[in-house]
Amino acid sequence: MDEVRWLTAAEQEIWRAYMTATNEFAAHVDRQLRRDAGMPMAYYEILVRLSESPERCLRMSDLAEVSLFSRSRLSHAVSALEKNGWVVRRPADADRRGWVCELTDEGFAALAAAAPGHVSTVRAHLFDVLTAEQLDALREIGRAITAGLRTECAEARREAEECE
Amino acid sequence: MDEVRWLTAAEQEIWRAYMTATNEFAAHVDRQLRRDAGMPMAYYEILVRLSESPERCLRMSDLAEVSLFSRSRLSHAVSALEKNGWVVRRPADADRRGWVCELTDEGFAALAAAAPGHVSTVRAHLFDVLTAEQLDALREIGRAITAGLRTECAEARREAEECE
DNA sequence: GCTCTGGAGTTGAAACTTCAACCACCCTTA
DNA sequence: TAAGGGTGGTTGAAGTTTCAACTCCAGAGC
Repeated sequence: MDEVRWLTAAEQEIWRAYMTATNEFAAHVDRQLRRDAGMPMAYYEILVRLSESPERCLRMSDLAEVSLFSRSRLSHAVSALEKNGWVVRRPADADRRGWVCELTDEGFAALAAAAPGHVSTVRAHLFDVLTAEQLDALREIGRAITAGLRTECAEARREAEECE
Repeated sequence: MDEVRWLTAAEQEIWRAYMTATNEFAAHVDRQLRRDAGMPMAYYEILVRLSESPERCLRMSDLAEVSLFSRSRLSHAVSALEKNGWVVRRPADADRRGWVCELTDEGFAALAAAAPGHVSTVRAHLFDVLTAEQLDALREIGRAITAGLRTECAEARREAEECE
């Protein structure tokens, strides 16, 4: 950690543009879902993942992984969703430590009711304001950032092992 | 609101790539700041904005605007920062309703201590993983998304006025 | 069979955000 | 000069997220 390479003026412009857009876009989508469907974006994501899974079921840990939730966060979230009657928890067959989370019919209905407004919002504020080239670029940018985070993560694990 | 134009498979790929990258990147940056500097990213942003302002002061409403906080959220956040001794609130001169928020020396020191690690994280996971072309594209994408949100906002206001 | 390490999941407390009032003050208008 | 509406800002409650324990169970090694 020698000297810090501060951001140049041009980099700061990029950084601000990125932060402003992602923050405001996320806030906009979240508000729309809360207002029209009574759930935050993060919970919508959980319902989507469950709806896409066979039997509309998923092990808690798998659900956490695909929806990018920590175990703790997922546990709290599922408790809230359960209170709404949108999901139920059942013990897993094979592993007596495990639980599976299942999307109920009410949950599916809530998702079906929420989806049109949500997709319309996303389309209006993301897909409709960008060109085809920009959308291609966005996909690759997203992949590069995610890949960068994953390799860092792997490196950290390797280092931690070496330290022992 | 006729029929919904659902996302195509290609659009879903873009959408997932976008959401995964922005969520994980934000989480990573936030964790780094909480761990190393004891403040969430959002509070760091507030300190930055204050530090860039003349006299390190800003009216609450102006601070809310530049840092993209709701008034309520800012009020709570400033209370927390005040508890740390990082900012103070003073009544505004001209307008007796108003308050100015001022960055203290302790707050500036906390910001100075936090900045290197934060900038390094941002550089490592954003600027270092993208090409110059991608960074250009990212800036324009960000601007387009923000502009799209702003015009929607303006339209909503216009409609609301017409409805009266 | 027993221990030991690690994985699956939960919990409670504290921190942060949202939402809907709410108060105090400014400014316009009549 | 007294309404009245709008702006600046706060508050409290409810909802959400984080963090650090903690419990329970599986699998490996002996």
